[in-house]
Amino acid sequence: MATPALDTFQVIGDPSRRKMLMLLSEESLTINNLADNFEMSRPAVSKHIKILHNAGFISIEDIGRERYCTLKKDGFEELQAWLSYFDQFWASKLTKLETLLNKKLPN
Amino acid sequence: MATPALDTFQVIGDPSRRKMLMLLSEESLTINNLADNFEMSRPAVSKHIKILHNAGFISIEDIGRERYCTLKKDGFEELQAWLSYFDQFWASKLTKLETLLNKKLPN
DNA sequence: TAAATAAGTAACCTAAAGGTTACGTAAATA
DNA sequence: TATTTACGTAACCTTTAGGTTACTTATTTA
Repeated sequence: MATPALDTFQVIGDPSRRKMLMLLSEESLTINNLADNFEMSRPAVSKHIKILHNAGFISIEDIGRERYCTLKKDGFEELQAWLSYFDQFWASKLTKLETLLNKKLPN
Repeated sequence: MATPALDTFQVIGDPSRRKMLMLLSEESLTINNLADNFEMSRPAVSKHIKILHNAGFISIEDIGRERYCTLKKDGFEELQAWLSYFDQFWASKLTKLETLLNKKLPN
């Protein structure tokens, strides 16, 4: 795996990476800990972790020869920001509906 | 394009599709309206729209020979639900920190 | 200090996402 | 009604994400 440079959205597009984030929501894990939960090889897991790290979804702490992964807010916040943008759409849609109702049903 | 069956997350992984959603947040548009905003061919846009539709991000209304696309909540809500799951992680992390501080600084 | 363990890197392979062009079909218009 | 317009579908091509195995390096531990 040649570690592609993926953006925040592509990063969570992969089901394996989403599963990794789920696992890490329970506790911090090492690369091998994570690999135990997947069919894929350890190097493959290693690559996914690198991608998650680059995108700000996890922080990494090296302890001896082990590498502990922990969830990090940054990546999630970027997604949240994107979703928030569309809130304005639903809000204005609701306003329009209300205006329409007020016209049709004066009182 | 053979219209792959993508899940909600893969769907917004593509930058072109995100741009389409952005454009549709301004106003409902036809396939050709959308295609005007991209370098890609119209059939390519058509495929993206099909994918967005299947994933619940847009609704489609055929008016004559035109096809109007409008944003739809479903897809967005699924993403929101996923993000919400992780809120619990940050919340519990904060609680742990508070507990720790209360122990270290008892008054 | 020799052996085992944790993990990164390199080189490679394959399936599929995302694009294209060519063509078919139904609705609008001259 | 002949033509143009809006769009879908089919067949195809190319890039690349995601996987593999083989090897290297750096810590533990027996």
